[in-house]
Amino acid sequence: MAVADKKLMRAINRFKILHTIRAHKLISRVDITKSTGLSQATVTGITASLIDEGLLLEKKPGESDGGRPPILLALNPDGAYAVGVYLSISQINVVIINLEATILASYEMPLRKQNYAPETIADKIVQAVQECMWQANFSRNEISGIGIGLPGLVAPHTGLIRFLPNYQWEKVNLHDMVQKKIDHPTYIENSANSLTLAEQWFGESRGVDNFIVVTLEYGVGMGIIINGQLYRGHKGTAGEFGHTTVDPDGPLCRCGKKGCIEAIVGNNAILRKAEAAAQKNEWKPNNPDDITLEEVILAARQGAPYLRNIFAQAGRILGIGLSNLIRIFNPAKIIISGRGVKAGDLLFDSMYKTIPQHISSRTNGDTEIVIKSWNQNAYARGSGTVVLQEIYKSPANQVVPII
Amino acid sequence: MAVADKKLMRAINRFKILHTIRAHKLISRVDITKSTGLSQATVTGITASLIDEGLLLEKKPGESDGGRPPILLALNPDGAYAVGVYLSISQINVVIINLEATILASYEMPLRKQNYAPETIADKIVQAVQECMWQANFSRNEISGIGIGLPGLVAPHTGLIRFLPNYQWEKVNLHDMVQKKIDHPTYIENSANSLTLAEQWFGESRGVDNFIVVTLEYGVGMGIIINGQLYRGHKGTAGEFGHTTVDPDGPLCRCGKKGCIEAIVGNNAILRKAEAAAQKNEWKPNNPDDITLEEVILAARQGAPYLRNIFAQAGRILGIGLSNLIRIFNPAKIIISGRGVKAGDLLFDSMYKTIPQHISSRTNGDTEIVIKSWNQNAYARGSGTVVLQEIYKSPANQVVPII
DNA sequence: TTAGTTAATTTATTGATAAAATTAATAGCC
DNA sequence: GGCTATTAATTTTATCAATAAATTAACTAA
Repeated sequence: MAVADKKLMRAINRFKILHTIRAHKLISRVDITKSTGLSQATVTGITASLIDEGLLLEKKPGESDGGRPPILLALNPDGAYAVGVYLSISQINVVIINLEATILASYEMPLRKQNYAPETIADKIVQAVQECMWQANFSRNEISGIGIGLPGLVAPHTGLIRFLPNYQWEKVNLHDMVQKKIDHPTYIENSANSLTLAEQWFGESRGVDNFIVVTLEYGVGMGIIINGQLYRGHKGTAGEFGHTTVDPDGPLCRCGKKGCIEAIVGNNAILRKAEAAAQKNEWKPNNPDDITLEEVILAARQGAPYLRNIFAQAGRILGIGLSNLIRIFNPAKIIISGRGVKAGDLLFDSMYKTIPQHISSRTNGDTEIVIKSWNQNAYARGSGTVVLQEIYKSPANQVVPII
Repeated sequence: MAVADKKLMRAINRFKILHTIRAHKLISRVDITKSTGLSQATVTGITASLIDEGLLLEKKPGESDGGRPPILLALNPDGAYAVGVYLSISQINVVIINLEATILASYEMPLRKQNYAPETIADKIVQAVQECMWQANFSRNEISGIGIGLPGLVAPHTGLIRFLPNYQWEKVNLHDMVQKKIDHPTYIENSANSLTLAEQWFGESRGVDNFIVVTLEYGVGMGIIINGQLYRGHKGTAGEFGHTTVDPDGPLCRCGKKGCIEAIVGNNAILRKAEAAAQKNEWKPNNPDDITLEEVILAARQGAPYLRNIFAQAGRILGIGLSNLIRIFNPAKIIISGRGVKAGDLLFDSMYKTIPQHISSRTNGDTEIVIKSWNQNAYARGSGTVVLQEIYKSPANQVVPII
């Protein structure tokens, strides 16, 4: 859409410099020159405006080796702040992050599991955000914006929630509700996508251009980075990994279809199976009416073979699913994240065993698989990076290759 | 890698104009202005150099409505020519195409099915190209280059063949062999990818930014266009759709793994099953030692229920595979192409029936599925467009978003 | 102290776009 | 036919962001 003019040139080069600094953490202007291929004059000019904007800091000079010592540049962590919100089925997580996505404050509001109306959730989100900012002593104008992440289908650009299984919402404009109440820039994004952005910029995959994040939660989600850009699909519903089929005659999924990965690998699927096992007296939960994933994992670790088998089964199906992703995407990396990661070897032993059974040895080595240890605030932090994206985002997607 | 400078600006805008003209076929400069957002001066300047390069033609003026009549511009079909080569297991196809990818001449060299050495094949390719050019009265310098497509894993940039199942080649540099012999620019690409490029520029998907091409051949291949760019993956082996698993306990594939789509849907898999059926006297082939796909299709059409079932089975598995692609990519379009398309309803009835069983009605409508009628020279034409890509290609991929 | 080296800035040049002005070529109307 | 209005295309001018070259800055080492 956009034409290539001087503004775009500037934006691209600004972006290159900003991300070079983010990736290197501490770097001199000459080294930016070498790393980007830009001229010294351009680097001087652009870094000057970045310093002006408060995004960059000049740190103390580095070591000289025979000449003028380099002035090292770094991101100004306090150059901007963002609020990140994660809406799950059982709670609202809020964090405040700085420009480096470091969590400065966090707040958790528990939710009773019930079908809340959108307006109620919008109210609760606003309340949680305000509480978190109050506690951490932040004022509205110090915050660039509020990012909301949730495990559902979000339409790009409009921000409309096409479907949120947790609350069975369809076509809900939570974005507008919250923004109206809070009167400050608000962004909404699928939580697997926002987690993926966080990994790309601040996590496991800094500088990796083709990678995938798989999230093991109540459902199974996925974020895709292709050619350095988040891929959302034609109508924003790409990455429905949890609802791909690996066994056409598999169990019924909550989506109404048969054989979805989620129906075997999702935390909820595992809980339902553990519940059934408890009824068959295969193991003894603390409270049979409210079994937690952590409890099942513990029991399996302590030996319950029936439970161990549930995880092993899930691991095998996950392994086949990942093999398919590797065959299709040939990614540099697959990051596995989410609460389900807590199962550890119970799940991943059989996963690792299965993958080479479905991938040719020729291409197997192309993809590195990383298990990311689980963190309560990871999703909320990801939602915050969606806000930072407005500062960091690539102008490359303005260059539409085909009309 | 590349920085954003004036050269890049020019390249991007040149590209925009070139593709606007290609998409509209006949368009005035003002309308290019409106369509691209570029200024009139820029359009005048860039079209002037395109005319200079011989890529563009001024056609007769259009209708005036009250003012100066617009001068309509069109691609000069004779602005460049390219040779496209397709190397399959049974023949070498050669075509000569013009700037609009119209086939001007074609030549076919049959190959006996045997494990040829790379040097032998290189010789045969050169011979076939020269024969085709001789017959069509083309001289070397009229040709921009030679594109070679083959159903195997090709590493990007280097052009090294990582694996070609048909001849069991590993790490073969066919590109260098041919280029050395022929001493003219040579390109090599996976044939599904090159077919996909042809669809993007000259076929079913002009102007569609996210789509997929699935090829039904001896094996099952795939090409991916994401954000308007061909996606090859980290090491160039993306799109191995035929070797994704939809039934973990399915039949053994020639790749040595179990449950690959190809082992059920691939033309070869169907032939093997038809062969077995013939031995069980379920039907009577003309020559039991050399059954052709076309013959099997005809017999199935004429009623052989056992054969019909083979296709229906394949269609179901293909449907599940496509559902997975839709879930993962949420593409605007999936084009199904290849010799296997000849099976028609035999295959696609069950495919169409299966897809909604695995896709939620919410997202099903997002993707249009197109069955492309089969054409002998489609692949060779695709290989030729790989050469034209050098003229048409987007400079956007020079703008690497992350360092 | 001074030459050499590396870093950063300043200045000059280039070249691409946009905006404005100009030229070109028509239709419609008196 | 001649005038005006209108649309298309080109030319001119201004602007701006890049590079290249020159300069200034700040150090090391002999």
